[in-house]
Amino acid sequence: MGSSERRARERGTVRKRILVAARDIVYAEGTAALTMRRIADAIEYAPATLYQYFENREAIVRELCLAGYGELLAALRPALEVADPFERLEAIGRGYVEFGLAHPQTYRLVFMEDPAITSAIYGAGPIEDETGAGRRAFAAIVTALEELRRGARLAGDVALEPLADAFWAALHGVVSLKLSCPAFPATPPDVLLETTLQTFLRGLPGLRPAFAAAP
Amino acid sequence: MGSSERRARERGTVRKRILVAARDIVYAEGTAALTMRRIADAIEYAPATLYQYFENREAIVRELCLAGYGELLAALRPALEVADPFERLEAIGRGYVEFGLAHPQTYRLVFMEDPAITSAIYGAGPIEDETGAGRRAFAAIVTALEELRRGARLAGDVALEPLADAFWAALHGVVSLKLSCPAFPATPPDVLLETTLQTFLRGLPGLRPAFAAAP
DNA sequence: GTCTATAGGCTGATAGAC
DNA sequence: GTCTATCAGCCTATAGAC
Repeated sequence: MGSSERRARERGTVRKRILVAARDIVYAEGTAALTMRRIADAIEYAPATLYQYFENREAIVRELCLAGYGELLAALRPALEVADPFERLEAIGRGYVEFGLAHPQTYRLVFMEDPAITSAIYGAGPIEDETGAGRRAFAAIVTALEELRRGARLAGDVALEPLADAFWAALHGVVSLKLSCPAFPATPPDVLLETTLQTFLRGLPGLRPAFAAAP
Repeated sequence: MGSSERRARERGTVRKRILVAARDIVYAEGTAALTMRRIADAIEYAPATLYQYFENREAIVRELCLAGYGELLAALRPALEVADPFERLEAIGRGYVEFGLAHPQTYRLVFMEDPAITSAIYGAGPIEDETGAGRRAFAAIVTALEELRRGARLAGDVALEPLADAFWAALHGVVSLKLSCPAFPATPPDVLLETTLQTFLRGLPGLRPAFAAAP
């Protein structure tokens, strides 16, 4: 077994090297620049060898995507431990947007590239599964809203899941718009983030609602 | 001149046919599927001929992108004419999201594909320019907010542009998340839209703010 | 203006030697 | 396991005949 163990370890090592090289390319130049040849060049192997470790290019992308999602979850972990649910929502929002802007290519890969892969993160597996990772993060938002409601700080009759979805969508909007349209007007990212958070959570500042609208 | 006129008309016609064929391909299969060969096939011309009408593939994409943006602006026109500024914001939000979900490939092309092109829409040109189209739409949101403020329905000391940016980002988030992640949990598009609008504009329903948070 | 033909490049993936 | 060699395909863009 000495030798088969060693083989297994090396196999794992090469596999890892492939993934690291692939990730570096995606970080630097985006998913479109990721080709089998370039990965092979980077690790000084022949292109054909990669197929010993991955079925095809897509299998590599899929694995990178899942790893990227794991990084996002890890980045959010401190936020999930904030005690007060309202502050927790703010912390999740900040953590999410900061991660997206700090790792644009990772964010693109995970959320903006291939709908099939992005959807797979929300796959049908149980919530503890790797494939349930997306739903697990989502559940944390719902939980925070639930705690708000239990504390009677939120209307009791409101549906929480659409609210959590909308919260997530707003955060995704901030990140993806900044990534897709760097020239997006004036507002610097941190101001945009805070404005989104405060407006979303508290509404337009000082708004007097629609009853004043009648002519 | 009869003949040069006719030539000019035909040239315009072929140009148009190229754009229509290109748009159809993008609609059906996305920008990645758009190749010179496929356009040529569709209009039954040789690939080389396309280069008489467009400098290269990118020029075609750029033109499609601008046209797509024009379609979005046209779709928003009715919303811009709503008298009450608060209701106008709601109408803009609904028009925007409905357009994005109804024309996913167009929306992808305009806002999610090539940052260079998307940014070009926000280009440095004057606001009346084609290149200022993006800013023109954005200005409509700012105007609505200004009217709200003038009517003392919004706090007087708040910066409007970050607010307008955040509003747009939230709308973009709804559309792009639905496009990138069709499996995005439960909430159907129209509920997500309304939840986003109402939460963004009015804040979390029944929220009692942070003072209640102290242990 | 439109064509044929082609240059010159890239890609993913496989067969078979070692 | 790793290699070389290669298949089979795609792409943009251009030269030059008609």
